Amino acid sequence: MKKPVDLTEKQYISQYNVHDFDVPLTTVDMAIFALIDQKLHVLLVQRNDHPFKGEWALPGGFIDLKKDKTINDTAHRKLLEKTGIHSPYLEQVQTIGQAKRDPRAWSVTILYFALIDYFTISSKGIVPSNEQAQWHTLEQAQNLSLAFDHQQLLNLATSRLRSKTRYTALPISLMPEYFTLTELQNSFEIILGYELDKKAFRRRILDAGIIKPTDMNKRSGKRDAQLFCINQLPLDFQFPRAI
Amino acid sequence: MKKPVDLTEKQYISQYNVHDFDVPLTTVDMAIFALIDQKLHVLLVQRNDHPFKGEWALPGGFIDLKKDKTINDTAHRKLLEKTGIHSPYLEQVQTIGQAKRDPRAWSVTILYFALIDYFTISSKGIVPSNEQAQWHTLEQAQNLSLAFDHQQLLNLATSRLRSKTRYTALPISLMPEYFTLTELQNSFEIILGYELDKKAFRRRILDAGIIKPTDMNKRSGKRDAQLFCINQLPLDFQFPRAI
DNA sequence: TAAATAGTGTCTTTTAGACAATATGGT
DNA sequence: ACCATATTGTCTAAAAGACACTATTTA
Repeated sequence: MKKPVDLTEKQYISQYNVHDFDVPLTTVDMAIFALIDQKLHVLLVQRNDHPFKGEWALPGGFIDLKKDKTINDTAHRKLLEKTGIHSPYLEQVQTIGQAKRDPRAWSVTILYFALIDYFTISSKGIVPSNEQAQWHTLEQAQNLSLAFDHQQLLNLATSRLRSKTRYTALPISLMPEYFTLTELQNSFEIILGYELDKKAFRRRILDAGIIKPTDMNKRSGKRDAQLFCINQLPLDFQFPRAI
Repeated sequence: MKKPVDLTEKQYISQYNVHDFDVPLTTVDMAIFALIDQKLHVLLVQRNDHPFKGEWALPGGFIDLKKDKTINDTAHRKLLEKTGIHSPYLEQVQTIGQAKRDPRAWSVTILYFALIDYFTISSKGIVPSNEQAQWHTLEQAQNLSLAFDHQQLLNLATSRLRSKTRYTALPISLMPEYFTLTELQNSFEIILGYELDKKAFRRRILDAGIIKPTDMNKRSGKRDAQLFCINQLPLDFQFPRAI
């Protein structure tokens, strides 16, 4: 394995071969969240191949060294393959690497999570992939026995989602183009699992200037509610305090 | 590359070989910070081998599939090799994967940062490694041209350090066993690059209960100052607001 | 007019910032 | 006594929580 010491860098690189070394498997896995019927859902796929054939898992796969220029490209590509969605909120959560997490080999996975508005994709439907993809409520997903250590990955992603919901405006990514403040508050509450004070919530969101009012109203049976839309991109805007 | 479809999982795994696939290089890199002479320093190594032979870089290297059970083991092992320190604060920052970041191959690196108390290692000295390791002030390091994309990695680690210093008590990891509140405040200020209000700082730290007073004083020429020590482990304790 | 939902007023609480005042120890 | 540094007192400011109140729409 030892190389002669008097090579130029060019010579060294030209004779370097990754396959000469013991390397781990490296994959990207994603927890893709959406709100459906007032519940937090996560997209799972049923594995077509070994290992864990037939079991539910987070969507993911190998980096395609040809197609992907960066690891974010891999994540975006996987998201597109599974949901047909191009570029919503996508964030790296953590990288988990362990000798035993994959029966095939020492394995590293880079975990992402994504938030998407279900209604923008439900119109298109989920783009077919070679695996069965299906939305599960978070509760269902947590009660399934998932492939690999995906149970743990799902928990990591969920707690990241919850904690960022407490000090950013992340859940706006789950909303359709126009939404009411009550609907937005609802999304926050579903993710967090507890209720928020209406006044405090509105003050917080409006004072931050991350959404702006439109001149449209939503008629939903009772009193009309004003519709809002996203003002600017920075959804990772941080509030000075958590809720 | 396609396998027959009727294998059992056991058969599939037994014939699986990572080397049959195009895989990225996977490494761990670390930004190891310490305070020396009232300045934030980072440990750099001078590369012994291609690529970037002779240039300064963050310490790091390949996962050792034999020695390391997890990727955190790799990080701890690297830290031990470079500094002789066993288990201080060590946190994963981010994973960067790009086709071009390493001239040898598509490469993924998992970036960690560590905070150590310089005086606990200066007594031992830096354990020799096959590379020249040397402390640089952050300023020096940022003005060097570092190997690979290590300049960018260093910036990522630095901004993570700074931002966590604003809402956790992380810098306690940089302190010796016993320290005064003024010394602690000083460490915060050096990392942040701006001054803090004395009263507010003390109130914040003491009310959080993360350090406890001892019955010892420090005589430093002027008025004695009370010595404190760490109360509990959770240095990733989060304050409700940032400073 | 009643019910239900949207939206507001306002007082309290928490925690950080400002800055002056006091305490202590060495010279 | 004086200086420098440690330590505390106290007022202000910002932003969240509590909760009651008003406004609008439909039935």
